[in-house]
Amino acid sequence: MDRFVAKLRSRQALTETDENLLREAGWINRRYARHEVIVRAGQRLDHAHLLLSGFTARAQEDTAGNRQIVGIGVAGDMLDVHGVILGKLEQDIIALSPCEVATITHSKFKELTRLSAEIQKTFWMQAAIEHSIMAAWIQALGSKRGTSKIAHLFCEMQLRLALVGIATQMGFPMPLSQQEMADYAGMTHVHLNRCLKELREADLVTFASGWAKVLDFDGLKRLARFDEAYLNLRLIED
Amino acid sequence: MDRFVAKLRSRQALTETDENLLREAGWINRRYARHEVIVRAGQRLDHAHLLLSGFTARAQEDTAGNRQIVGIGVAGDMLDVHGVILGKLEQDIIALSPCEVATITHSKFKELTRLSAEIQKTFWMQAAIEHSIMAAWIQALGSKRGTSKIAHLFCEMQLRLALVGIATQMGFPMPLSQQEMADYAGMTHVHLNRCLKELREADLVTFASGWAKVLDFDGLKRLARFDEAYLNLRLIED
DNA sequence: GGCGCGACTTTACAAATGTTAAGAACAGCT
DNA sequence: AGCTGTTCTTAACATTTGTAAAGTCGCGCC
Repeated sequence: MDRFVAKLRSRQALTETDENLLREAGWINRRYARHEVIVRAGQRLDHAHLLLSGFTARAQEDTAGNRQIVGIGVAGDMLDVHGVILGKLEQDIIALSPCEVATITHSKFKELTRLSAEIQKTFWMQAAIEHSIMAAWIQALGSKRGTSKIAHLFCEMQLRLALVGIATQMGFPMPLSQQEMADYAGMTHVHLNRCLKELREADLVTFASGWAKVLDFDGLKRLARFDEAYLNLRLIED
Repeated sequence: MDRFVAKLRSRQALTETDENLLREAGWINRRYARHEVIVRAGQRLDHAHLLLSGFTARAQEDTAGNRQIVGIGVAGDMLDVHGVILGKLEQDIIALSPCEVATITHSKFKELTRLSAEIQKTFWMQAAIEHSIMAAWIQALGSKRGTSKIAHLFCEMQLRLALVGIATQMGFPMPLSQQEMADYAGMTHVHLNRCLKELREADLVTFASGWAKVLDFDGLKRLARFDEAYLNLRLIED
């Protein structure tokens, strides 16, 4: 919970009253094991989910049953802001690692947004940033070839995880299998493996047994043609 | 304006009071020519934009200057809901055809959401559906090869344009050049042309001089492995 | 310590897509 | 109607990515 509040604070000033409102909102914590489904697509939703620790995937199946990961959630992310409006999600939310999740009822969620305009803004800012991340990923999928795409992914993870204090000098956890990473990058696991090898041999990144470390962030950014502005890492004035 | 209200009504019941609030909110209309920039990325925003007629692209450049289209707006779409929160957009919004746009100040926009919970919900529902569309497009870019991707695009356009009464028995306008379509689909215009040829020769779609017609919607859906649930075309209960 | 299973890696080959270039069709203008 | 620039179409060839298969590695379990 504190990590979440800290993350919010990094983008937007919150009053002490608001922070307390958030903390005391009656969150209920749950744990999920790797591969467990946290929210099922189409299922009627009456709770919102906040990821406290771990990694999640937002996965979507087409009519032939192929799974595509369309987004990755990290600690501090609200997993289903849009579910509050639509009453359901179009995608499954799946635990990629053991996860701690804090849930809150939609009615309590809506009450919070009614009580404080700042809190409401905070939630929708999460949605706006998720939108930016998806737009950047569409750009990556559409205009970058294999290795650059994966470089983009590492750049983004480095920054998103640093924001919540998870990425450090030692690198960061990245508990996706190569198959899962390939499902996100829209390539086969064979080709993903080729791309990882390239990054490794260029001394840009190490990635093994669920742990990643960026060795040369500038080089990685150059390869990915990466511009971090879309992550809105600084305070957002208004 | 009426088209917009009609579109909202198709997804959510609005009271007459709410409809009037919307209509009388002090919209200012503007016209843009093809290729004009409606909103520039990074620019400080104090108005929200509603597209009354025409087509827009949401385009993003990487650090090497390559343009990628990350979304397409059609009549009845709010173009920059997230701009109200962030005060700017991460992408340019560009007119793909002559466009009529209704603008409203952010402060008036926020006032509307304060006055009516239904109107607020309506705006955020737009954002939620845009999110679904982007997720579906990430899936298409990641897991469908050339021809299926383009088939997906035609399926989606057919349904989105039918919702606002633009797609009819006669087909629908689709004023993207092949280059622009390729920029959205993440392929070269040469390859896009190959894919269009395939769709044409399979008697699924005709597409020429800015006009498209779906000849065999079921066949197209099958090829694209398309499931329209994500567009939330029916009323959304709560 | 050996077994079994899943994840990672590599290879050879096939298919999809990009690159470059050129000609055809078309639209706007005079 | 003729000129001019853009968009569309096609071709030949290069590169990237997928497919199938097999070998390696690591790790939990007996």
